[in-house]
Amino acid sequence: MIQRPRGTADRLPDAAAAWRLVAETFQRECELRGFAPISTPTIERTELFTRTTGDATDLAQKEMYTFEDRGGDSLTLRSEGTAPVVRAYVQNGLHNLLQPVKLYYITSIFRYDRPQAGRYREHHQIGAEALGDPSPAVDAEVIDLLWSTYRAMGIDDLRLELNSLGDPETRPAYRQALVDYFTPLADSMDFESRERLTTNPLRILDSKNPAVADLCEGAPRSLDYLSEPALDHFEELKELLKALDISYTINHRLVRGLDYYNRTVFEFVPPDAGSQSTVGGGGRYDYLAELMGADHVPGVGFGSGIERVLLNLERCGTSAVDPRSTEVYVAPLTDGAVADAMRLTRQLRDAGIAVECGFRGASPRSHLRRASRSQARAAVLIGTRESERGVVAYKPLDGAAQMEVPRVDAVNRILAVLGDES
RNA sequence: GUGGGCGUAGCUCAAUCGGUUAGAGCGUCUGGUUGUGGCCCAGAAGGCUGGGGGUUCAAGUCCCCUCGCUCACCCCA
Repeated sequence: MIQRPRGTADRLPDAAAAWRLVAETFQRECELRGFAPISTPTIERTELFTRTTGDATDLAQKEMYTFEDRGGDSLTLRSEGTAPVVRAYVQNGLHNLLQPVKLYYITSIFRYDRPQAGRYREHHQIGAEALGDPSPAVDAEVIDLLWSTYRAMGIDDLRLELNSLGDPETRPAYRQALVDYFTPLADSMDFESRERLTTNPLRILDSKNPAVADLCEGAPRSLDYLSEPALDHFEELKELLKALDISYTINHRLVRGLDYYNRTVFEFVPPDAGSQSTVGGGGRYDYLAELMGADHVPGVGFGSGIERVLLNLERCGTSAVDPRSTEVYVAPLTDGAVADAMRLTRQLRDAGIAVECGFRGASPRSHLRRASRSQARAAVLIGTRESERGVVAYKPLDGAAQMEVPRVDAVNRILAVLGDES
């Protein structure tokens, strides 16, 4: 049997309610803030990701689903949410809209990685980006959106971690400070971290290797290397979060996995931080547009993994209820009644009632069993006895008395009865 | 890419020391007098025991390979 590709998942109907809860909650919070939906292609030119994400990142080095199409172009499945949205902003001239342009998306993300708990090769993210405004209030707006979304779903114990990476001008100095600090300690560091000494020293900070983690305690802090404007930006953001009653902790080791961030970076993590702890995270990326050859476009945004949100939903005991869908089950008792059963089904649906129809003549017992299991509120039986007398039998499934209604008037009568009950 | 654990029916699991025709519960379908659901009862369908090779009189069981799942590392959401 052909099986689904590794690291992918079939989402079966019983998961629908929870997914709908996440999507609808997020959409509502977005609409409350004037964020508009955007969607971008599943495939992008490979350079979009390689040039923005950073060469030394794992994402660019080994996690991209890249292929050559028949025309010889190198394309990559969306490995990240932000760069495509920034590309779309630039390509479609959205700088002509009122700034900042506030966008949100619900989309799939592809990364070639060994699957494990909370990690897939195809996963889904809710995400938002606010483009065209450098002020810290926009950072606060975006953080507030994600924080409020979690809260609205009953996830209220995530810790917001915050840091600032400063601007490109000050990055080299900080980077050098880290190199100076870690180089003498290289012997007690793991291979990966030693590699990063030359490729990406910032990333040493979020190593989970205990020995390296200890060394990081004394490492230089990016906040100490911020320029005056970047420091002001960070201070203002903290003030705004305070005003919004959003508590946070400063995490000096928070650097995020993508290179394009500057100034604000943040993550939401659960209290019992396991290995796949980050539920959502993001930051400011004022220079991302330039990396793809566009003019300067300041921006800030986040992505949050839906599968991980679901994990936390469960942990916090939030349960999503399926709305009962089928209201009426129409049961033909003979094969000869199927046509009229389907016609009545159509008429009821046209009147806005959710109806399921039994597809072949069968005993009342058989049909009523199915009707019960379909969660319908009532069954309509059509047999020879009914057809001969021009009626149908209407049977509420809550134990109330069965009644006969004229076939010609069936839709109106059923509408009336259903209306009375609800 | 590296390491650990696990693969028996759609699901959750049995199957003695290697020994007959691989079982159960749940679920599915059908039936339980004449045209009436849930509960209950009965019956049926459903298995290349993940796949391949080996050892053996005999393999679900032991060995090797492989594939898959899973957990962790790396990294991320």
